[in-house]
Amino acid sequence: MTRPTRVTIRDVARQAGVSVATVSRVLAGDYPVLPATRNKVVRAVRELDYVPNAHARALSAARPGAIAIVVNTVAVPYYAYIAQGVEEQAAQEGRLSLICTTGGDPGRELSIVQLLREQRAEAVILVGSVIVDEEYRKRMTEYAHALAAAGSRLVLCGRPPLGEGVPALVVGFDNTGGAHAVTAHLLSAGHRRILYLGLRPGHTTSDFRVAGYRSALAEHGVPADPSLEVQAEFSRDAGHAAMNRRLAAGPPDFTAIFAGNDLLAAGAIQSLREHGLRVPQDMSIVGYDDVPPAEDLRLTTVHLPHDELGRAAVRLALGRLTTSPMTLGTHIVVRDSVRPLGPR
Amino acid sequence: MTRPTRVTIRDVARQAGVSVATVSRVLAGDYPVLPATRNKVVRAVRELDYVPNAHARALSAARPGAIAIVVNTVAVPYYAYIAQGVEEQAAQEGRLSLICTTGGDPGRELSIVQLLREQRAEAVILVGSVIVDEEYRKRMTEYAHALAAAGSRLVLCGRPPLGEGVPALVVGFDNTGGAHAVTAHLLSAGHRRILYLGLRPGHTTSDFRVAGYRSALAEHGVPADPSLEVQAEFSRDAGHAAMNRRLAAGPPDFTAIFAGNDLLAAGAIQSLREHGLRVPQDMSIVGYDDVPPAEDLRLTTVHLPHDELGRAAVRLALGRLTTSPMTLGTHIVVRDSVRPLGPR
DNA sequence: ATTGCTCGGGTAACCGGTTACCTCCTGAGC
DNA sequence: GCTCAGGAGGTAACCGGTTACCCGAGCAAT
Repeated sequence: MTRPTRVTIRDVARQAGVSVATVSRVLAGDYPVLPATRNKVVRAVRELDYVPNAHARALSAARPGAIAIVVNTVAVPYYAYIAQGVEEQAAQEGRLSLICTTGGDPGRELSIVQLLREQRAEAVILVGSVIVDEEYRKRMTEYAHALAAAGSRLVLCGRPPLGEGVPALVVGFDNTGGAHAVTAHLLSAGHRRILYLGLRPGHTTSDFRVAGYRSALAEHGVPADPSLEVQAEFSRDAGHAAMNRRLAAGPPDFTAIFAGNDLLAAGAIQSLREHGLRVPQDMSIVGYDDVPPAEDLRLTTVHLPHDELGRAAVRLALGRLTTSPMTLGTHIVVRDSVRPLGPR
Repeated sequence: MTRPTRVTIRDVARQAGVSVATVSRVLAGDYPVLPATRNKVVRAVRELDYVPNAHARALSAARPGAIAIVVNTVAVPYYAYIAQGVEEQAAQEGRLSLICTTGGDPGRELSIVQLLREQRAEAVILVGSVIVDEEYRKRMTEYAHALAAAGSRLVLCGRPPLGEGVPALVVGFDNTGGAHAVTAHLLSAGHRRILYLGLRPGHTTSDFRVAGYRSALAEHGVPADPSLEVQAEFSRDAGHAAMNRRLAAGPPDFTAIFAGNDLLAAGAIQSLREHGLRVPQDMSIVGYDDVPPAEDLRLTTVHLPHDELGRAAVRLALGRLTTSPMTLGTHIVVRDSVRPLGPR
């Protein structure tokens, strides 16, 4: 099978016995055309199974570009839900949207951004926690300018602004506030020794959540204990492994856990179960994000309006919204994973 | 802000003092060019922040198209995992891939397929259970021909073949086999009254799973009882609601549940919990898919190689694989949601 | 000195649409 | 009968790249 010869607009014109302009006009639907002529064209299009070439189209006429969201992976609900919000809003705005995944590889991220520039995407939405170092700032600043030069807008989700003069829109969650609230929830249930699981120095999302955790402790006069802040990536396996290590070292010296996200919490809960500890009887735990499996684990957590974030990103990109940086509020969802500790 | 004037290859050529052909050649990297000339071009590109226009490029030169996967939503792990597999394999093959979501709307599906045709995508991968009626067959057959005419390949995942002569590749899971196996698992644990939750007449995936359920029952000489087959969509909420209705009608007349997928199982488990029934002590349950929250619920289920499906779809599309229709095997994952019933 | 390479690089045709501009035709108005 | 308006539809320029083909220079072989 050789490369099929494409049917072009000229073939259609010939078949219909009209000019290419007429075919184009019939297809566009604007412009007056006699019904008889229109019919001839429509019939020719059907007979030849003609498909206009999008590239040629995009080349000659300026048409609205697509809205692209770039995430690490779509297999993590946090990203999937945000992507969902983007898709919905984009559909509502009559735009095509597409999701691209990088697998966390900056190289792939770069080539995707490059490709989206070339495609003249209307907006590129970058989502996800990152380590904000000099290299990152440089890379993003380059993206921002490059995309701006190509006429695309860049929206950063859950990442800090890049500074004055860099053409990037920003929207994110109030991580510090949510973390503060959920920590305060544990504190007011009487817990004093609260383990923070999911330290990732330099990572924006985690840093903000830790900050909220610490500020809540401070506010309640509970001294910070660095040994209660344990490192872990934001995944189920990492939570499981970290908690295993901790519990292997001896009986827990804490009565509650604040997991940096629900996946970590799920992993930790599995580890607790394997060590014969029940939630919430033997150990209280809260998570963050309110994504599956939080509900099934009856996990008290911080609800994030993921779809709102996606929608806001699109509306920012399209200029429907102008506040940037923009912060979306969160709220606690209380389930059954926290046991009140009677005052001692 | 007006539409920014794009930097074209001619601007770069002028700036560098060379011809457009030379610029194009430097960018392409094939073709011998004197280092001095190359440098002039590279500098001009940097100075002007030039981005080649992908549409113009695609128009003049045939370049590999993107691989697109079209799913209902990315917020359901089943789809997300398959998409993940597609992305990985596509990246490995050096192709760009993108995910589009339809929200289950045939209208959006149509416009997405249309758009992908126009984009001259190399492959379009359609995933998801559907009602295979005449209308569906007609639509898909049209897609298949239209995409073939545009030089794209169509891959159907988890859907039946369209028949001879229709240019569509097919890959799916062995739903009947998996359902048979997991039902047999319940039967050999002594269960005889097994509720099938998730009947959806006409829907391919569910139909095959029911078929496996029935054949396993028949094989063990257990008479089929239509009252044990309850309708529900494949979602958590549907599972919750359906089980609520069933339990509200009176104490359960079954000892085990086979849920059509893990989401249904999760919803059912919540309902059971709300009715004071514990899993597995008071009720055994198995799911299907092995996606979150199966592990957290300690749910015995059928593991589906989602990423394999995605990878196979890509390889089929690229002609690396030729068996179509292709069926991927599954296996049971035993956890703690089934209690053996002592022989009576 | 002439021929004939090779090598670097320019010119312009082409990809497949859209649309500004022009032409032709018909019918109304005088 | 002639002018003119306006509607239908054709012609060709253009979008921004790629690349087939051509040209001139430098150098070895005849």
